[in-house]
Amino acid sequence: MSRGYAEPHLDRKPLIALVDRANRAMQNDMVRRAHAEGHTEVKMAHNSVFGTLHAEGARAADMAVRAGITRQSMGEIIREMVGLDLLEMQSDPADGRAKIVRYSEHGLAVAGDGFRYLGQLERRFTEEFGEQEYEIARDVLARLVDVLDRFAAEESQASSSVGGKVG
Amino acid sequence: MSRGYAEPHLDRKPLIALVDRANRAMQNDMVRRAHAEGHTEVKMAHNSVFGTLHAEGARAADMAVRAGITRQSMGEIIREMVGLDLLEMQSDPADGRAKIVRYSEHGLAVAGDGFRYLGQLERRFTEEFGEQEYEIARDVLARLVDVLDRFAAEESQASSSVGGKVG
DNA sequence: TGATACCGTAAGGATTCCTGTCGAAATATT
DNA sequence: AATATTTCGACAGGAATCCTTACGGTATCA
Repeated sequence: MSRGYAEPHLDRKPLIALVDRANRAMQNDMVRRAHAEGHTEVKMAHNSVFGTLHAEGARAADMAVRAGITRQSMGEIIREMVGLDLLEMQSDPADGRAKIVRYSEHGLAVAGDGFRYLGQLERRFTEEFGEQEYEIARDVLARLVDVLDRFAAEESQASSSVGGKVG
Repeated sequence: MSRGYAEPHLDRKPLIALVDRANRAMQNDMVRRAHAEGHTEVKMAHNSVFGTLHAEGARAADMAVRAGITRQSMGEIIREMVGLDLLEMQSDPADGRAKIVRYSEHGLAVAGDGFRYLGQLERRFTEEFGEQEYEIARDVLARLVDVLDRFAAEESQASSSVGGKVG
């Protein structure tokens, strides 16, 4: 950069724009697909559950951390999905505070359809980009989060409480 | 998958979860950084402007398409940023309907700081991941959007008007 | 055993983005 | 040339998503 100010967006699209754009496209595509398959009760926000809840069940607080949203937001989404018969909750026998979130039978079917579709997408992507490239992209995204979370942790340690997303 | 239903999230984290997580991390990091540099008027939503407006100026409608949001949403964000002295608008002499969006002097400074920070991040990423890997990840993200947009176009062509995000 | 931290939850609000619509201007159609 | 269609930015209203603050119950640690 030889100018006084780095000229915005002169060289190439900033990474954040690429990620944001891809995110919107995927969110919309997944919901569109779920609706097309008859699961019209599925909403955008449910993706942060489908993306963080495995078949064995999990705690809401852990899911919130994995999704990068607050415990309260995750709890609200989960309660809604329980009402839609997508999830079930039961108290954790090992921890009186916690509850275990699981897919209901119907929810497991919906999630199954969604993951099957993701599998198709993934195959299409690996054809289009090459398997190695696709894996590298996944790895970069995952490690990117680690780096940024490290930044956030360092900074919310320096000042009192600025960036806390987890509560 | 040898089971009746693909078990959700058994093999590995779905791509949509990775992208969504990375997106939240970056959005938060950029705003946090802008605030730390004294630009406390910068909001999350402004990222879709900083990511789609280059130094030469652009039309709101084009920026909306690039950001993947509606013309109306982009217009609202732009108007807000004009009020914050981050952007300026002038009617397009070549097209009576259109207006050209540009950075104000102050906005150019803010954007410059943001892009400089992005440059630092990028350098840190390329150190951490390797330059090739980083470039591959960028390429995959960009082409991923193309594929998904093609899907959306095909589907909103088949039915009457389901998925239109731009119109 | 008291202090501290963590669980899910509640309540209220800020933010972001959408749908539907409009008048004006450009473009396509006949 | 006259009309129809599309595209532009804007306005109005609202849906959806997520946050902040705060609470009672439970686990854990000093």
